[in-house]
Amino acid sequence: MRISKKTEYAVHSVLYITFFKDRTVLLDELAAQGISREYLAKVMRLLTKSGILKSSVGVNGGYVLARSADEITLEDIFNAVEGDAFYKCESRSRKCGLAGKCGLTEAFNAARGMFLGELRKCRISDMLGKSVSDGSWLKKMNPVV
Amino acid sequence: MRISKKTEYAVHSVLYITFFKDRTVLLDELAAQGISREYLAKVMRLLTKSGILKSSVGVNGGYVLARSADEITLEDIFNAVEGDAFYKCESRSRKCGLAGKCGLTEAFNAARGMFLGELRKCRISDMLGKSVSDGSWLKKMNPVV
DNA sequence: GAGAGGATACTCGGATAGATGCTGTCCGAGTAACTGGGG
DNA sequence: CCCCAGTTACTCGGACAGCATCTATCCGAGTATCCTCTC
Repeated sequence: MRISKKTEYAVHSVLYITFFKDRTVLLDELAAQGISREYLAKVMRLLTKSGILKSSVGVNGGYVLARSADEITLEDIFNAVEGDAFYKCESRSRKCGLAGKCGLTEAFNAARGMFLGELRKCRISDMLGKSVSDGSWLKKMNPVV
Repeated sequence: MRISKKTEYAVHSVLYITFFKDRTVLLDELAAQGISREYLAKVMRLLTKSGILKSSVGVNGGYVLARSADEITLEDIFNAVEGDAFYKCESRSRKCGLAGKCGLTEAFNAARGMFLGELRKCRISDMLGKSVSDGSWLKKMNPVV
């Protein structure tokens, strides 16, 4: 069980957009972190479709937060990017006599609930405030202003 | 993020071995649940190497529990099978200014801790007791006696 | 009856291959703002 | 001054390829027990 790079890309991009929340952010800016531009575009689309970001096409287009940074949690981003594929009992398609009665699905769902609950405590606003309060690295790599 | 079939195979096999804990269990018996025999053998080796099961080769060989069923939790099996690959921050290999300071690793580790903690509450003995108390399905599919 | 040696019944573990999902690339389509020319 | 068409600057989204991991298969090697033969 592992977390894909997509999630890291998504979180860092949302942090970036949050820091420059008074303007739209370009895909090229985000890709300048060292992420494949076209691949990142797909990740951004996931975030847009799930209502975390708003995008606008055309000149002066780009991305902005769809809601306040303290209303966005790691859980939101995780769900948007990783989807909800997790565990599906396959015992029925085998000759397994347990046939879903072993309680494994319930146990894993409970554990997943605890996992998501912990992520829900992490607000993007807090993450930005803690780690990059002055935003020096962001300003340095910002090609626009 | 998804849980592999290996874990399901492992849990069901450990449940089976627990039910017949007064004798050794053959790989063929376990594979009779509808699992590829050779693939299951690799999963069993993971469980053996991590000290959940004991195996013996040769005639009358097979698998038995290495310790009491109430000292084996889902967390033990999960760790044995899924390993500990989970999340590794890649930002240093990119041009990312955060360079591991964004707190994402800490957040995911905390969430993983909660996940494992929930699995730790699940003892194999409880799972067997709850779901298959009479063991009818096990007796039915048991080719030995 | 006892010991030796072969047969048997198992797991171990490496090599291999197909399936699936992750990661990354390419490119045309669509859309909105800007620009410049003609009325 | 205004409108319209063309240009420009973006995102959208499908198609595709490379790669890692999961899943499965095959098979020889190793090992412990059992059986049989011989003395």
